[in-house]
Amino acid sequence: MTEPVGTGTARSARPSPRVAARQADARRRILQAARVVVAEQGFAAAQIAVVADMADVATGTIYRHFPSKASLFSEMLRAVCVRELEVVRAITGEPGRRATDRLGDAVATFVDRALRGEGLAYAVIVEPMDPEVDQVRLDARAELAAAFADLITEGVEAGEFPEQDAGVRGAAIVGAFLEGVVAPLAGRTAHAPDRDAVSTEIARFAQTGVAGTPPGTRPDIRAVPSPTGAEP
Amino acid sequence: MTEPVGTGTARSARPSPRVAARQADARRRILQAARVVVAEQGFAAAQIAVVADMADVATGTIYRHFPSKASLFSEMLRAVCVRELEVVRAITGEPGRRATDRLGDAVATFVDRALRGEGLAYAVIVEPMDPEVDQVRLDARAELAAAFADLITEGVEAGEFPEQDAGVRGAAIVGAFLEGVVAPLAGRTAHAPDRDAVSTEIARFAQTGVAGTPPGTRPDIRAVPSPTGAEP
DNA sequence: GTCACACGTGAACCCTGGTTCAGTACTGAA
DNA sequence: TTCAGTACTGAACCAGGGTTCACGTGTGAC
Repeated sequence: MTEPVGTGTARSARPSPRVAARQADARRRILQAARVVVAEQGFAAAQIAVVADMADVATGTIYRHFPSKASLFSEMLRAVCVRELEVVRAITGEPGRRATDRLGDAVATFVDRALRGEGLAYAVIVEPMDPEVDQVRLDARAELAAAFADLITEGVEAGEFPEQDAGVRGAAIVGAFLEGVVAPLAGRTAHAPDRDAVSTEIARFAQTGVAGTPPGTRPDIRAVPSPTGAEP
Repeated sequence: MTEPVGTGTARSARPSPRVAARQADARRRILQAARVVVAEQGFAAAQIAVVADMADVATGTIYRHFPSKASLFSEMLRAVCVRELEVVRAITGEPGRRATDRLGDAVATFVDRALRGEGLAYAVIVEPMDPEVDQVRLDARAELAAAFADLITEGVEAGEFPEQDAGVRGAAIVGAFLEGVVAPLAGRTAHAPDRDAVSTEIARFAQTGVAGTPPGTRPDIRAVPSPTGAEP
């Protein structure tokens, strides 16, 4: 990179308002372009040149705002994830409602939103691109899981849910609905993705899994032992 | 690539047994090396040179057995996935047992095996590397989901499970346990990954989610409507 | 033992795409 | 209007790593 924007020394130590505004605008356009490119073409097609083109700036300009490609996409992705996380937390944290209901609504909402966002969701959830970017994805998953874990803990303490490992089940819920989102987008699943049906179904699954009464149970689930061979 | 192995024309149209054996062995070593490298270092570090080195062949030799890097890793990955899928199907398809029990055991077994395999599982589940390779991963997920969907359908027909969308829940189960595997491996989760505890917990979650009695339910789960803005 | 031929080798090639940087166009104070 | 200094530009640069291929070596029929 050359110099981070805004390191003037002489005349104008601070960029003038007009310039600052233009810069801020360019930065916004670049992030926006990055998002659109990923949503439409996936990370695979997300080249700096393409983003620059769509944002109407030169490739070099991008490096005036972001130190590297990875950091540009990280930031874009982080913003997206933070937004989704906020939405989820807003629901899981709503006071005065049964944990069961909050759980169902949070899951359904997430899935619904993701299915609207189509491409972006797909890329964000599964397509990889670079360790730095992947880290953002992993962190986001962890935070989502934590949000649900918290909710589960609450539910257990309130006597609404049976005793369980909140951490593991929180993660399981996240996995369940992320996969639920990806499967339709990847064109699997029987019927065409019907947002409502899918989100409700997944939500019920999660709800039941956590809050439901276990089926009349033979007490021991066991991993059928089998060598995990390291053979060819 | 030069010429696929075994295209001799003149003297020996078919490679002599000795040579054939040596070739087969090299091929095996290469695949094996690919697997070890991925397990130990992840796809990111999986360079042809590294694999060649570990397999004790020259880089060029690899191209005598595989047309490209992607195809080498695809094949390796496919083999791993097929094996796991077989294990799962063996359990979900066991005749004469309650669907509930088969479900629990299948999930627990998968998780248990994956947690033993550590690195490989992680790479296989989440680390990406190339569209061709990713496709294998996606296919495997789809097949796993199908296996569980079949089981669910059976359970529903047998009156063991309540009415539900088998396709969606099958995918959800897969997502749930894959995430369950990844989370501990990524060093999240409270306690150190205790294989038994984790696999049992996830299995119970899946079991309950599908076969359990839904919690006393306010009838409507709904996605809280909120704009999925395409804002910066 | 000899020889023709395919196998195995690994250094060199080359393509892709991120990053740089010398040049140009603006900006705004004097 | 001038001019110092900054922001923008985009062609050129460069690195990483997959792929190739001209060359020795091993093999096995004669």
